Amino acid sequence: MSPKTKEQYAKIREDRRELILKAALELFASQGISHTTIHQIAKKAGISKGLIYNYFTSKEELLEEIIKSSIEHLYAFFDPDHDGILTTEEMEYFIEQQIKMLKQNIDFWKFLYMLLVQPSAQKLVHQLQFEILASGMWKMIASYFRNHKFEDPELETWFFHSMLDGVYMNYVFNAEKYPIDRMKELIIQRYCKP
Amino acid sequence: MSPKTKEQYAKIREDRRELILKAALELFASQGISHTTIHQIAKKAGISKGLIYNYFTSKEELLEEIIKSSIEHLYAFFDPDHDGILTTEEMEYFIEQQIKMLKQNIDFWKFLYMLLVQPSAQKLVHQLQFEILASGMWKMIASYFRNHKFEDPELETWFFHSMLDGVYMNYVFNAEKYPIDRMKELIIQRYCKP
Amino acid sequence: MSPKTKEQYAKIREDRRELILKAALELFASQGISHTTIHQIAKKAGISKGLIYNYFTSKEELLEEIIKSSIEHLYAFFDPDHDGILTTEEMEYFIEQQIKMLKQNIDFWKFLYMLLVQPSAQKLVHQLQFEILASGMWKMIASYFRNHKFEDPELETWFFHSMLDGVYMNYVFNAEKYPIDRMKELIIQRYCKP
Amino acid sequence: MSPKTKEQYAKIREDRRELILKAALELFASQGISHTTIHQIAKKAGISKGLIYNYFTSKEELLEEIIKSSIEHLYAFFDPDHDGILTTEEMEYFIEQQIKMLKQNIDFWKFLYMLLVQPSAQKLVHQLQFEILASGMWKMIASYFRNHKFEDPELETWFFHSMLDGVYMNYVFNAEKYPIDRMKELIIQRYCKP
DNA sequence: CATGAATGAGTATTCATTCAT
DNA sequence: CATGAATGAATACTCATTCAT
Repeated sequence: MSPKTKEQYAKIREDRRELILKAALELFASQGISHTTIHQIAKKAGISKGLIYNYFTSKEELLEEIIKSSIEHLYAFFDPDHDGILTTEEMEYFIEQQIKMLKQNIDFWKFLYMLLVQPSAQKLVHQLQFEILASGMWKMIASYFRNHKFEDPELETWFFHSMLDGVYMNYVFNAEKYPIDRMKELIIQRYCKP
Repeated sequence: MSPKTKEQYAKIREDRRELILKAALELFASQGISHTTIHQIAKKAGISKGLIYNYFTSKEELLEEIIKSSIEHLYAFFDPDHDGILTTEEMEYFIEQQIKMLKQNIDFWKFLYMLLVQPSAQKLVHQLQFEILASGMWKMIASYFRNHKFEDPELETWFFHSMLDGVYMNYVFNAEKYPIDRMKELIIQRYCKP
Repeated sequence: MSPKTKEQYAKIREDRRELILKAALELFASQGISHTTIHQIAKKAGISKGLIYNYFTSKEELLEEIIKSSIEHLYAFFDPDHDGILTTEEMEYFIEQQIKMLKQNIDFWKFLYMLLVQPSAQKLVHQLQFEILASGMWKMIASYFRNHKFEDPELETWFFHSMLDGVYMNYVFNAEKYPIDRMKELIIQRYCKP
Repeated sequence: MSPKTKEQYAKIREDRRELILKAALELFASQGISHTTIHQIAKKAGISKGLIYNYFTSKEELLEEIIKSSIEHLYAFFDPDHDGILTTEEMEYFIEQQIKMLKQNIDFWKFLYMLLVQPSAQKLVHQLQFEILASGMWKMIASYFRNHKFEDPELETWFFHSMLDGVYMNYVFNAEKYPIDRMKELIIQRYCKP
């Protein structure tokens, strides 16, 4: 009955925003981006079509906001906030964590690979790749390979990322068949047990 | 003066068909499947909208025909018609050839990765994966790993395929930056120079 | 200021629905079903093309809904809710009423005869005929003829219906020339004045 | 081998023309006029689409030619070339013949009723009705009723025609169920056995 | 004459977006 | 703030008609 405070309104807005983003991500992942309509997103979020435009100016912007939120998500995912030298145990833990999160966020990863492949999102994707390249994770992996005497550590880092991409993508789009756990062991074996 | 012969008509039809498939593949690869209109395909092929429907009953069918043609393409790509044991030299040649063809058919590969990620094409993709699994290439690689005393040859085959997927995909969607030639050397080094 | 209530929306929807059905029936009757475009219906109803799809999923469904509504219309028309024995006065009244309604609903009857003749609607039409056969009117007429000592009451009912069909159809498609009032008198004379 | 004479060409043209008209009539009757394509007609007639335009300038004209041919057909049907007074036996024979021809030309009659109901053909239909009104048959029936002391012979003629229309139409669009033979007996009974 | 490839105007349908309430 | 009715530009698809050979 009492009028809500500004903070309460702000919280409601933020919650609702997240709700929409979540609904959109799920639908994008399961149906593809262009096959998902604003109507479906609204229905899934339990709100009206019109209200979505109260939070995002267009479908385009909604997509961009999911991407932004994904980038932040990825930072948390990739950047273990580790500044020093990675031990083999830490590397093992890092791989374990990544695959654990992969399994828990299949929708998110499906969406990312969709994006990677979507020509209309190429600019965003390149921006994203640039950020990853510049991020702590890339450097961390590169220095791990340097410290472990890999011949061409930078190339090895490309290889490692590409390989993970291939594994992750095959897993998220073929989850039942893919031997993700044995694959994890193989990767750990190969990179952390010298 | 006289009407065209059956053979002449058949040739025209086959040529036109190929023309349309080619135009469609290029546009699908550069713009994404659902962002490509029949109108654009017709324009690119230098024909009228209506004519496309003289060759394919729907956009859906056009897509399926590209996929079918791609599967045949892939067989040529994957199945080196090699029945005996693969030597390390042959394996090296095989990798060289694959990457050469990858560089020459970027559109085709972009299209394939788009498909892999397109929920509406999942059934076709799974069918495709099944065929590859059952194909000579998979077995050939697996027996190569078996002969070269890899610990778990079957898992190694999954790894090898996933890794190649990751490399190929990163290359085709980021062709300028990706160090594909050095990557090729690394892969050959790792799998063919024991 | 406040959003519309559920009831308000329901009323708008129902009104709009009727508006569209009415516009469509008029155009179908005056131009034929397949010569009538969605665009024309929208224009006649004073709304946009798109809105029609907010109420009916396709032109096909719109047609079906008009048919359904016509069937209900017909029941009211045919079934005088008379359970007992029809006197000659009641029969006369019944014929008078039918022809009065015929004159008031020419579009509706044109549409029905169009349907009867439309191969793509044959299934619906047969269903419709079945319902009429099973309806009170058919039985009522049959028992009238039985009570009035017609030789073969069932055949007489077929004759009566066929004859009415012929009269109605000729009238609605040739309204200016057809002597409908004198025809009514003749029918009454023949069937109600023994 | 030898060049055909002008007469032979003329005969071929005439035959082919009839072939096209026949194929078109069958398809119009079974699918409806606007659901029948030139392509289908060509296929059914065993010729190419283009050739149809060698005989008729448009689909419209093809339709008109079928109607013209139908009118001639109808004259043969309706006008027993009887100038004198119709005896009851002759009337009976006339009805028998009509229904016999009806049963043999269901497609033709379906087509006629389609036309009657097709707003775009109304002008043609009215022309047709006018010709029938002016034709020998109408007068012959009218004078039969005059001679047999019907109260209002002209109205009776309208009634008779309408009734026959209703019977014919119900029969051709519901041929399996309709008791056409018993109906014929009833009509003969009523009009020829005083 | 005969063919069927080719055209393009016309139609149904979808869906992001707006807006009155 | 919230709703969903309403709009219209965009898109797939059809088909009568033309025309080079």
